[in-house]
Amino acid sequence: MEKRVTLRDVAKRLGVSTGTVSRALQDHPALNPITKARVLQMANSLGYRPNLAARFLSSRRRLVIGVNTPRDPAFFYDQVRKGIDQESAPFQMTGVEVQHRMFPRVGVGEEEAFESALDAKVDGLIVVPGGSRSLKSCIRRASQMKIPVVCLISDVTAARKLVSVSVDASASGALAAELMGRFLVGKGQVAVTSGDLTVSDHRGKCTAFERTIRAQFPAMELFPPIENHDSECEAYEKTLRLIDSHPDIDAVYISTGNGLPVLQALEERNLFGKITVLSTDLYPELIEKIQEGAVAGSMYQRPATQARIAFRLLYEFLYEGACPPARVTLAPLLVMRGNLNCFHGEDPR
Amino acid sequence: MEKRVTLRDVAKRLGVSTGTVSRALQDHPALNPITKARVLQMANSLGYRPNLAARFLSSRRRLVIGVNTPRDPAFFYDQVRKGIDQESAPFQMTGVEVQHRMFPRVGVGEEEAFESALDAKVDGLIVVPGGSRSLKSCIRRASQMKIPVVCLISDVTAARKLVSVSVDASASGALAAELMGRFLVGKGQVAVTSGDLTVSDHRGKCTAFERTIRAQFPAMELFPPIENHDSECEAYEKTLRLIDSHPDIDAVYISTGNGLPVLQALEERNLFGKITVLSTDLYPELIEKIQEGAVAGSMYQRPATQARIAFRLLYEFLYEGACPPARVTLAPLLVMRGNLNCFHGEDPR
DNA sequence: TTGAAAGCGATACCAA
DNA sequence: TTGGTATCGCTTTCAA
Repeated sequence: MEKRVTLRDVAKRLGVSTGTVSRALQDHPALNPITKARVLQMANSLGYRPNLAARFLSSRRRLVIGVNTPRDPAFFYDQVRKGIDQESAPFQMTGVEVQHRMFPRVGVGEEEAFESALDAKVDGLIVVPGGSRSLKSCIRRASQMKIPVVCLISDVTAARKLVSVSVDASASGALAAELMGRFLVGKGQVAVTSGDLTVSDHRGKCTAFERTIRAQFPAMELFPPIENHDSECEAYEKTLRLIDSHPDIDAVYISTGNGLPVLQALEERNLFGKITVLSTDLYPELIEKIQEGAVAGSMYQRPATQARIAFRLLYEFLYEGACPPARVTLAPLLVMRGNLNCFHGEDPR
Repeated sequence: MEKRVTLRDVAKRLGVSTGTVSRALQDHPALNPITKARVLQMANSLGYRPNLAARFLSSRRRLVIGVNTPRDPAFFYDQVRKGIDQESAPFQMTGVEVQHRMFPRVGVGEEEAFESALDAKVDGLIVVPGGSRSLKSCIRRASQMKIPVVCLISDVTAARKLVSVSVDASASGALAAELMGRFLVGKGQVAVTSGDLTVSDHRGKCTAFERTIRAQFPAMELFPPIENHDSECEAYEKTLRLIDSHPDIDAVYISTGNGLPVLQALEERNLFGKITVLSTDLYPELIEKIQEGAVAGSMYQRPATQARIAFRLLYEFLYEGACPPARVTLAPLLVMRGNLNCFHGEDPR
């Protein structure tokens, strides 16, 4: 039952005022460096920990965390936002304010949202980055302003962000491959659809899938990955072309979240039930297909969980100065018919 | 930028003191019901929300949360404790104190730990309950003392707990069945090992496994489940007897976390690589077997995540009066070779 | 049963 | 550069 060390205790021990201690603790410019050092050392040796509630109460200032997310697909990004809101709720008590900014789609309007957040003087920023070139310079500017940026869902390579949180692409692809190999008992023809192989996340899944198939199921035949470039049209057309030119195909691995046009093409040719389909992520149409048994399973990204982690890391950095690792990746969660109803269309963690 | 409604605002509007409003808000016994009603209504209509920081600051009460867990198997319960510690860390700053109490094993010494926690006047209690009869009466006494109890990992049915957090046993069994059925292409002989079918968690997995196999893979042959009753000896012996009497067996589903003796028996008879094995949970020896390809996969309970959720629900109940649902179940996470290295022996969420 | 007022632990302003 | 002190919103005695 030790009583907590307060700022007063530190002040008393040094014979200074609480104001001085407070200033020392928060790098106030007008303060003798020697005094500051003495205070810091004493605070440290007494094991002083600030009372965040008191700090929040007295300082009018709140900690503003900006969260920039695409509006659509809403089914996915609503979960991201919900994850942030749930994780941040208890921290409102210590003065955290979450400011959501939405932009139309991944990569569309993200710079404007970013600028808007910087203008609003957020203390930290969580963003779902798209491919736009200029985002990297946005992040650079934020870093110059000492505003930490957390990348969520996907990453901006080589940008000066605090941390990026995403699913382990490699594990996602490898798991899909392992399942596929076992489902097909190590033989058959498999196709892979992807988005854009220049995107590291997409490439990671394809590469891991291919590597795993070749290593563990060398008898299987693997077609070169189809790239959809996020175009529904392209996805649909290319899938049709693929299955028409390979009537003996046994399986398809849809390695990105927007596989709906692929599913439609497969349905069009009446292939459900005949071939084995593994997919990525979860959305209403896919849930239906899993329920019906048309799609064997899907590698779920757990958007809400990713968002929770992102918020938590940023909070801990801002409030406690805890530096996160450069990257945080989380395990994909296999969803099949058996565990589908754990997710009532939502990510419950 | 609307200013928040404070307790003072409510008091002023009614011409009463802040003390009265405060008392009304927290069900203080000595207060005229009429006054209380007036206050509550006014607070409501003004949209008053308490400032939790101020509340915590003025009531110098610390919130003590007791966490009672088995010491062994340490590999599993260390993760539970770590999950609690990580989730609670940011809340220590706002007055939450976590008190860990350990007892030797599930069901051994749990009452003593429970009593000790009650004696220490914890404000809330998270317990990993075992089968002991008397635990239910412990929980009843806690509920009389208005101390909320959260059951973690497994449940105590019909006890007056606040909430129980565990994995979705049904989903775990069904997922295993679905994988098994697909791996064996819908035919073959499958055995199931379990702990004790009177334990609802164990029964849930077996039942779901059986139901799913029968529904989706009717051509498969399913042996009656083997019960080990948590005895290594029994598990080992019974497994040997099983495989010796059924030399054509194709697969084994180990539906509980302590499957090591079963694995040893399978190894003894040199069956790895010949039969398909699905397991439950994750421990060093099992990780090794998955790595080698001897075990196809395992349904991971995510102990640390469960613990995080348990803490969070209790915290929100104590601090904000948020009532959780009666049960929280989470989806099992399939671990195979492909995503094994996302878990460096730990539950990263 | 209610009101008045003293803190809770920090910040920030005004003097010195 | 530092000290003293009002203040943040609420809980909780102590009186009335």
